[in-house]
Amino acid sequence: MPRRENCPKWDLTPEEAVRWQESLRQHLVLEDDLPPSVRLVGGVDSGYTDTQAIAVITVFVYPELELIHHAIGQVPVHFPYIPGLLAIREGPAIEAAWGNIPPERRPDLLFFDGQGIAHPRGMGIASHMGVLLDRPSIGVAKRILVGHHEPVPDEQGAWRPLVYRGKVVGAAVRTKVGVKPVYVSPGHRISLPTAIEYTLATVRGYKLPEPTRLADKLARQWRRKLASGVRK
DNA sequence: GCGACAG
DNA sequence: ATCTTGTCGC
Repeated sequence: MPRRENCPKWDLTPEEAVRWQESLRQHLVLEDDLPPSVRLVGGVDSGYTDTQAIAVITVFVYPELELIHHAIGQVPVHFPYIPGLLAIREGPAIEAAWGNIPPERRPDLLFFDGQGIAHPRGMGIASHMGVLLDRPSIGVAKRILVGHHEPVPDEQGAWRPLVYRGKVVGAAVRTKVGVKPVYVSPGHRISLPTAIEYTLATVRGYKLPEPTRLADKLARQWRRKLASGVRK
């Protein structure tokens, strides 16, 4: 596990990472603070090879949902997967991808594959990166990290509160009939009702919102290129 | 001490 | 996340 000596920002021990999250939490905004009319929405997803972390950020025009751009970030893996510290593992590659998007094409709203505030310290990857990139963000996870919920009716758009320590931190949302719900939670600069609205507004026949679904697909493609002998 | 545990 | 073919079901 190479130490990132030239980048103290991400070169942390798990204990230091926890303290960083606790301090970043002070900057979290859980009220709607989005542009009057959101025109660009993005999706973030990561993939890995033995040594490399790859992040892809897609950019879609909203509400038409047409893919107009995507950027890739690739850096050496520097941190293991530890539940609750996902942002430390994926952050560097995501920042690299973000830096590769022309400023004028940077999304007004970002969807992440993982939790927002539905996290032990209220700082899942969507919240963490939302604060660092200073963008409204939403966490859409395929599985629960923390919290519980009542059964969700098997109807498109049905949802139930996700409760953790007596607080509503997100929602289990049925984005597709006959498929397990996804777990939506506010990342940064957005409320839960609005996060649910945008999630349902970007779903097109699949379980995941289009921005993250496409980012996942592109990350897989790029990983195969690396695995099949292309160095870069 | 025993489970739970995003990607 | 990743390793991987066929297979059940709509």
